[in-house]
Amino acid sequence: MEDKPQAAKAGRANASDVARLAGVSSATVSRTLNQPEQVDPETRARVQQAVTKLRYLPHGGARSLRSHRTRMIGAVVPSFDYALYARTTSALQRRLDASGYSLVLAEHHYDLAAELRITGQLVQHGVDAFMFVGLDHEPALFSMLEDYGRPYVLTWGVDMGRQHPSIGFDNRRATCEMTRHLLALGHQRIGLLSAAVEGNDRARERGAGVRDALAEVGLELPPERVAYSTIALESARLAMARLLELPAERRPSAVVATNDVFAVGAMMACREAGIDLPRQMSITGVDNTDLGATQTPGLTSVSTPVVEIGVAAAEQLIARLEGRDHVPQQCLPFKMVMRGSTAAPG
Amino acid sequence: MEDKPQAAKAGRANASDVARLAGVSSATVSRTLNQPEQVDPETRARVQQAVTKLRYLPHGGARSLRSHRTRMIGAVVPSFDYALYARTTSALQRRLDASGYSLVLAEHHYDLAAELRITGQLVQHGVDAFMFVGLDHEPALFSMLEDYGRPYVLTWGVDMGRQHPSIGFDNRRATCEMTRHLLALGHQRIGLLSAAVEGNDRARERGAGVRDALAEVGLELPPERVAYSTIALESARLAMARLLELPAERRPSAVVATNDVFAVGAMMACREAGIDLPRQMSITGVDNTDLGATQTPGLTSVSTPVVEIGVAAAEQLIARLEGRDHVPQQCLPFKMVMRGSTAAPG
DNA sequence: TCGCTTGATGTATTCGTTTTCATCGATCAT
DNA sequence: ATGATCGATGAAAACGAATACATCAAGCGA
Repeated sequence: MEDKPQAAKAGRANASDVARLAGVSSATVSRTLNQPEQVDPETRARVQQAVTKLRYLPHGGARSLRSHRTRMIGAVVPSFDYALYARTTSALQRRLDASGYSLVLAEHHYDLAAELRITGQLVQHGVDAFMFVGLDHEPALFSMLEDYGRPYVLTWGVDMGRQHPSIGFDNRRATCEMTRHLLALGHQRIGLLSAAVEGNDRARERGAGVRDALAEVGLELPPERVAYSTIALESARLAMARLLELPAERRPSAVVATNDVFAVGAMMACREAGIDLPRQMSITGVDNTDLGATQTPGLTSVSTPVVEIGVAAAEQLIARLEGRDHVPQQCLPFKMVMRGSTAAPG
Repeated sequence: MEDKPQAAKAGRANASDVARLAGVSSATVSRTLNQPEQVDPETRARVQQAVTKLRYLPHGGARSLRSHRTRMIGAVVPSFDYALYARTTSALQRRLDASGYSLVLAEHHYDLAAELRITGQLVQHGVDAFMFVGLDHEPALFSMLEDYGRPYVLTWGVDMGRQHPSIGFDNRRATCEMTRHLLALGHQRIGLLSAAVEGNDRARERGAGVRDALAEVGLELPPERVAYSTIALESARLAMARLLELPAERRPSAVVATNDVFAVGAMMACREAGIDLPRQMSITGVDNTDLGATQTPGLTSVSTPVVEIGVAAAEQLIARLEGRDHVPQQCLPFKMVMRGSTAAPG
């Protein structure tokens, strides 16, 4: 109705503009937004009105400069392109959103130096706290987070040394139980399809689990029955093809893959080689993804607590930022999911 | 070797600390970091040394407050948990990283109001430019971006009206060609498995493509042969099961799904109902994901330019931020990928 | 040799919040 | 009635980097 003095003024309105329109000081505007209970309900309403009228969004930079907080939380994952991390970060984001935090996501392509660099950028931008995947990281990463006072939590593994807060499950036991299952079915020659273990504690632990189970019955895992792959179907297919080249009496009758992508790649290799699943070859994965579940035959896998990890990580970080107490180490349960890709050797 | 006067001083060093250590003013520190060519090589080296020694990271908030730029670019996607968006954003991030920008990723769970809210948070945090998925968005989203002077690009579709910059492919033609293929195989009763079309231009266009192809040969798509699903295997399986309940003479002999997840869900429903693929039912998808490609039989699908979209979006946004010229509308090619899930009706 | 340009650097202001401290009525116990 | 307390608000000083402007030495042509 009335005058719109600077309606033409493009760009953002600031707190003073809002204050002027509401007939208060900028301090009151700030309080209305941050500690509403400290301001008179009537004034508060007037300020709110001015805020919506001017479409005011506080300047995050100025805010973080002054208050040293941004309410942004960073998740630094190896890759966006793996369904598991996606589901964890999705759960994380929902939980954060519910508490008024926002998520910032970044990936490092399984390169720990890149992880350090990218995390540095996020620290610069004022990200308050971090979630990382795995226990293996550059020492400089931890010292930077320490220096800049940024809380963090490692996920997908449990740090037995209790050096760092972590939320995950027992990767080693997961593949160990899977291997026991194969042994119980009567398999003697078991192969391993793994990611490179350097800088990847999950892969290392999962490989160790296989060796544990074999050792329990006095067996070993000879190097020729281990193949390494990068996280892509095609790479896994090729790795499995190499295992299939072994002479029949040394070739594994079952293969434990350290994740579902590898396992499905292995299935592709078997189909190509005319090897019947599960009669001539049993295959198991880890993570219980849709990709594995929908194969023919369905992939036996380990269902990992992907959503729970995300939620627990969010809750721990929020608790720490808000000074509440929390459980620094959490080891969550996993579950074996048996499907048609495993059977007694033919 | 020598003294470390404030070694104990925790937290971040600021530009003045660096300046003091290097024996220059804070202005020179700033210049060294932002316009290195303007500062004497010798001084520059001394400053660089001080920067590394103090592990100095510029305060992004202060920087954005003063310069109105953060070198952060936001990608706002429907969901992290769909492989396609993951691959696009992954490509985007690599391209941005190469030009010194960092990516901030957020999801809105197919809720346009949430998208607006989340984008507002990112604008607050100073994100310089945005990539969105799809052409359908809240009008308030565009006016906010306009008000705050933030460039953006829409992806996965091409805005024919040229209202907004966009980079994508012709969704309508993709499913149209797929449907023509099914018609050519001899199918007469073709079904559609789609996402809800409200606020989802991709789903709308893809449905329209099916109708286009049918209209070309004088056929229609009766409502009973259309099923809607949310983007999850289980939901798609149920939707397909409903189509299968139709009496034999009205039941489709082929189903076009608007994405691979729906198509695989449909395959699950067929397996369950004992329907043989492709003899009794042909199924096609869109996106050509690993999930579809590894099914038995393999899923016939449309290979969409996922990586190219991400790269082109990054390049356009960078060009605009840096004042270079660019192509606002880009329609990229797609490719049909024929596999075993389609055949002539049995 | 003088004035002028050029290149390198310092000084001081600015960005928009949050927050401390001060102020000013009003309420309350004495 | 009076001093103390309290609740609501404003004034002003930070926060840390970028940048317009000032300064100063060196190099140059006349």
